[in-house]
Amino acid sequence: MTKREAILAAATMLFARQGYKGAAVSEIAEQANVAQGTIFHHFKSKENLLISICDDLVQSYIAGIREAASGPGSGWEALERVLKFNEKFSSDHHDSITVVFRETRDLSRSPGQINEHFCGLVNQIIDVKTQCIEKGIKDGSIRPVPAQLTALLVHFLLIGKFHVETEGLLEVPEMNAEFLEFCRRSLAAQAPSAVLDEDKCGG
Amino acid sequence: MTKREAILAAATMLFARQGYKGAAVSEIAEQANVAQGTIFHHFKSKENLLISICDDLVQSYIAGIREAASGPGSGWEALERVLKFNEKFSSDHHDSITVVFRETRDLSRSPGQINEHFCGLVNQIIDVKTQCIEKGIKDGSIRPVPAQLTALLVHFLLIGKFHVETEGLLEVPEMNAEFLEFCRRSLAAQAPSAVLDEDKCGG
Amino acid sequence: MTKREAILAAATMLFARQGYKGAAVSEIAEQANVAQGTIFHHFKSKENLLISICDDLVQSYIAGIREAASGPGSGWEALERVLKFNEKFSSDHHDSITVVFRETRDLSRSPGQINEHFCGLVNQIIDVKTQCIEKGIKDGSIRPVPAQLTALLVHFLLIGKFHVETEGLLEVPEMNAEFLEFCRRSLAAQAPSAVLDEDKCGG
Amino acid sequence: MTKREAILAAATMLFARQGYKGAAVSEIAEQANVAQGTIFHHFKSKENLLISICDDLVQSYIAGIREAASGPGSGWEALERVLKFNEKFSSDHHDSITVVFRETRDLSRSPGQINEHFCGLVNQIIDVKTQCIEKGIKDGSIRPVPAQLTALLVHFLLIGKFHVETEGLLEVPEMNAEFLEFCRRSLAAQAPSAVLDEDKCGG
DNA sequence: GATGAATGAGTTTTCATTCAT
DNA sequence: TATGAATGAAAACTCATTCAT
Repeated sequence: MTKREAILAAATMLFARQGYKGAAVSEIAEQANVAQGTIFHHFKSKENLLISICDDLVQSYIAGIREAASGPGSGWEALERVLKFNEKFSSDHHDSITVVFRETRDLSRSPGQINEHFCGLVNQIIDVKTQCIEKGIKDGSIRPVPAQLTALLVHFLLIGKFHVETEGLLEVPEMNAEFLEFCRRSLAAQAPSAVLDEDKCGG
Repeated sequence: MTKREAILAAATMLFARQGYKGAAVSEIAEQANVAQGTIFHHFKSKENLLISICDDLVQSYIAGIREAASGPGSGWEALERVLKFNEKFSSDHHDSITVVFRETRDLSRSPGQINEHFCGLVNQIIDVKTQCIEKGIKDGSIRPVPAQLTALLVHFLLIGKFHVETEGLLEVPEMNAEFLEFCRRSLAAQAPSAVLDEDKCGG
Repeated sequence: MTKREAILAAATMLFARQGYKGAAVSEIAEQANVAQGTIFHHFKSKENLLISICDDLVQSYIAGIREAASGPGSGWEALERVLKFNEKFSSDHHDSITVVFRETRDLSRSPGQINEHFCGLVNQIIDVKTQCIEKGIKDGSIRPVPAQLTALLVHFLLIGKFHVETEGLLEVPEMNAEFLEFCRRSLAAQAPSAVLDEDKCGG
Repeated sequence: MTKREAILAAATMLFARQGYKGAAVSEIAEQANVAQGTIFHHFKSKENLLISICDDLVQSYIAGIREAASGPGSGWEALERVLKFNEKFSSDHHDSITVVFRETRDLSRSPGQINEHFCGLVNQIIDVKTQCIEKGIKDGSIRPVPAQLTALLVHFLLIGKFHVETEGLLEVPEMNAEFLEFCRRSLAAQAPSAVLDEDKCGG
């Protein structure tokens, strides 16, 4: 592990636990086993360090859901893969994601490009989900819902879940199956229960 | 407006915009048109000021959803009222809610009682929703789903929506109708969506 | 002596001896017997402290030469009073003047108003001298020289003397009489020696 | 241009603009297109770099006025050549001279030899001027003035002019002729000014 | 000779809090 | 109740210098 990587790791952990403002650069340096100056040698400022962490994570998330969305099968199946990828990604990058969620608000206030940069990335995330839903509507695997609004709603679910989980006020049990089922009932055209419904009105 | 109220209002606004750590007591004093010392007269410390804001808000939220949940009609109707109350509450207390969401994480780390206090409050919120769903399952207005997990999922949706809206990275359009519909399709038994389904197959 | 005055005195002494950059705020605080924070309570920044010192001094210098220039008698006598005032002022405010001369260059680079502010003050100083010379030319006490350029030359002499004296590389003996004589020979129309000259060509 | 020269050039420019303390070694390195380490290879320390600049300049100045002073003609003519050389030297070495003037004060405080070294150099400068004046008094081209004090006064004029010009607070017009004339009126015996006087009275 | 990563002491500045009035 | 001057610990950041390559 290079010093640069050690710094990123230490900062990620401390930002996640104590927040950006709550984690002193001196703490990060100590945790990473480097001198304070070394941090400013690699990242010109504390804020830059935060941006690096956020940027790295968002980029890799986007790459991941792109790949998940682009696989074979129906639109609903693509969306399911995206949701499952999301779950795995969450547990693999727990700290970095916490950082991004905690500090996005301050990042979005900072001047100029950074704000726009992150806006662009988040919009890409919504776009991928929207495309899955549109595809699903076309191929009949998803009900005829407003695609973009629905993508937003799914996004809310994911964001909300993560916030609640990392907040630490509520004990959140394992619930992936139920999570998927909740979405499926609302979105999928031919869910098991829908089959029963159709049976009932018997075409 | 008393000085105490002016301080609370100023602090709420500044904590929402700049975060708890990012808002200096001197700024709050200036914004509230009082001397710094006055703040420490009314609230013993800066943290106390934050706790006041959070506590006031959470208490009034709980009272609100309790009332919404306790009205007449089916469980689904009660849940619908809770969701609508939530929407109105969100727009009425935008800044205070932002504060609570931004700072919950740090409150939950602070020692002893505060943590437990807020845990208790949040659990009450989940409980109200769970009870609506249980009631709905009994009276047939809601599908037979695991009540508590489903209450959590609805909670995720609400939390996620608020986070995304206040983050400022994504333009969130008005979508209350779609929000309700999304939940209804997933939760409500037969009736509304079934009607549509019946229309389709019964043409 | 108020704390504010103690800070100004300590800063003046240290800026004079070690330069603006060379004098740490912590040193100033120690010397003034106040806490570091107190300095930032009274002057918002270190630079502000410097500006206060410079401004106070330049203002009082301008008031002084204005008074000296406005007395009775010929233009040359007014100029002589200005030069004598200058001498006294130099020894009375040795440290502050050193600060102004050492740091003017950086002040003149700082943005916006400060630069223009000090430009205005220095121009006023030149103006007073120019007016003395113009008056002297009119009343016949000073030779017909270009008034403004000559004011500048006298200014150079004063500035140069002060720089050399405070630099500490050269031992500068008491030389006020010679200083005045040097100017008088160059400027005064009816200097003793000029009288002799005129006698010589005896109309 | 060797790397050593590039470093000297960059340092001279930056020291002149920002002062010795205000110019970081990293800035100099960047400006000179070398690595930071290279600077410490050629000059053992930052202070050494400053001393190099100052020393080079002062040496070449002394050589220049020595040559100017040693030419043929009267003492006044020698002094005139010295003043003219000074003028040309000022415009040729604007930045280095600014550095010397800005930082002399700190050099003169630094311990031991450096102080004495520069004292010696400056005294040599005064000596050359004194010798011109002494020679002029002997050969009748300069009035019978106290030679050393007068040399100092001429020195003040030169130093003052350069400080005011480089300070940037005052617009200094071209004024070489007037500068010489100012000195001539004060110092030169009879001749030129006497001619004018004679013209006037002898009309 | 040349490099640039690494250092840690030192700098200015911020800020919650106290307390005499 | 209200004030605001005073504090000092802690923060982010700078920078001359060293040294392994």
